[in-house]
Amino acid sequence: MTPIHSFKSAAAEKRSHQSYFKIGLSVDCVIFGYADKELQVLVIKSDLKEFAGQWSLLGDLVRPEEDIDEASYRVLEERTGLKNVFLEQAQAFGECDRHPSGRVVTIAYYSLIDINNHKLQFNENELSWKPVRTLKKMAFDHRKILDTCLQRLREQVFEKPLLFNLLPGKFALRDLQELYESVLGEPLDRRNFRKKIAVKEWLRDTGELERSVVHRPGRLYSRNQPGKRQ
Amino acid sequence: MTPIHSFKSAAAEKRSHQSYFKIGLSVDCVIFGYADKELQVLVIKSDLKEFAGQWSLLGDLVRPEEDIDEASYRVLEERTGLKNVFLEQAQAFGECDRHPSGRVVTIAYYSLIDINNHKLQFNENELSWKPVRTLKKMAFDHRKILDTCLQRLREQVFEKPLLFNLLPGKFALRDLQELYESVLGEPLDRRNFRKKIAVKEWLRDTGELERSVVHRPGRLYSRNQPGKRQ
DNA sequence: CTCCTAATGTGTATCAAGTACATATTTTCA
DNA sequence: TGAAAATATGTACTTGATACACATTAGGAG
Repeated sequence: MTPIHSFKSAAAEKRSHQSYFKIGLSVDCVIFGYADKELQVLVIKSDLKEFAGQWSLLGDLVRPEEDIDEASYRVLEERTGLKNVFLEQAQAFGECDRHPSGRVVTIAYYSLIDINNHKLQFNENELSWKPVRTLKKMAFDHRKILDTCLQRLREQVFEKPLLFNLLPGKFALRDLQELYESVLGEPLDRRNFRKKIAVKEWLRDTGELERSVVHRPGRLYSRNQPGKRQ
Repeated sequence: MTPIHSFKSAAAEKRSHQSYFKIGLSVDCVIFGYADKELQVLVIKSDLKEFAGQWSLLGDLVRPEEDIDEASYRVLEERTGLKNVFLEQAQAFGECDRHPSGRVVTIAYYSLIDINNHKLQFNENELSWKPVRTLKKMAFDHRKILDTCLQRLREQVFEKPLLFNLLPGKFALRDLQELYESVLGEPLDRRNFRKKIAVKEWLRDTGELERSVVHRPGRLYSRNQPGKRQ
């Protein structure tokens, strides 16, 4: 055993490299979106024959010269063109057999973007949005990673104004509540929801009203601190 | 760029290994203990000249054939002889320059053990317990890792019965409260503390009383579900 | 033996946050 | 003009957190 914190010589270091530096390190991004009143996630078709026809998350190996956080931002930007959005580390997944091509430990990140407001670069193999609900089986352990990130997201939605990233600039409270319900997977009481949101001061009343609705229109709001990375 | 999820041939895989599999992967364990009414952490003197005289956490490179969780249990067992204790992943740390000997990404775990009830194998370089409070500067980014784990611990202590791992089998409520105060870094109201703990049913009244105290002795309790890994 | 000391052990009033729930209002459409 | 379908809003209740005071018990000193 060569404890990593006690490299003593270049030789020992080299030995250690030979025997231990055989583990690949990747990041996988769980990129949430919202469409058709459902929570969506950005996925691509897996190229591995082991997972033929299955969907996988967006991921890539971490480069030797980049921080892991940088790697996650790079993956997100390469696939979506987006920069400067909320992106948070969730957890590392490191079971030996999680990748059929070899030993790869992955670090999961999650992010939220407005599907309609950003043209994605759909130049990859069948890059597409899929409802989280419909993804039963995914490549690798990606369903587990997705579940972990979704759970983390659920813990955060009333702490930080994350979900506003999924909505267009102006939205009615009804839209916001439906989004929360989609993410949390349970119905919410309208009056209590409004109270809960109101005290956080995340909203700014635009003074405008909904249009083209077949009933009394609701007020349109925007998020209070636009542009903040949060 | 060779996306990891689309290895197509052995050749591509090999190329990828050559260019990317140069990142070392380690686990670091933040092992908390409790002595002298202070929260302690298990550390060793760093062997690196860059960090001469500084303390570092217990860590090791992950072996190619072990899960990362297994690696953390192995490190804990090798250094303390302990098996089957609570050990939880906190976060990955992957800045490029965090290790002076090369690129090493580390995954931090934390654990809690009863210092007095377990003979540690102090065969390493100056393996020792240090009060968290007194560790100003540590080797690598280990002070940051320690802070992250401590914060995570603070979030958990009223959710899960973690702190009982730091105490002997029988203890008075006063002891428990002092421990909570050490971990949280703030004083707690005795009556409210007792109520908060009481509703959780974590305690079992042993029927015994403190001895050798110079005042009215308190009842001794033990944790309700002994042996559970939690 | 008695008193003093220093802790244990307990209950209540208050405040904040969450939950359950009903009615009046506004717009569109027929 | 009236019916439909949604918006907008307030109040009672419960739960959890907080602030706070007094009686009780054992040891030790005299």
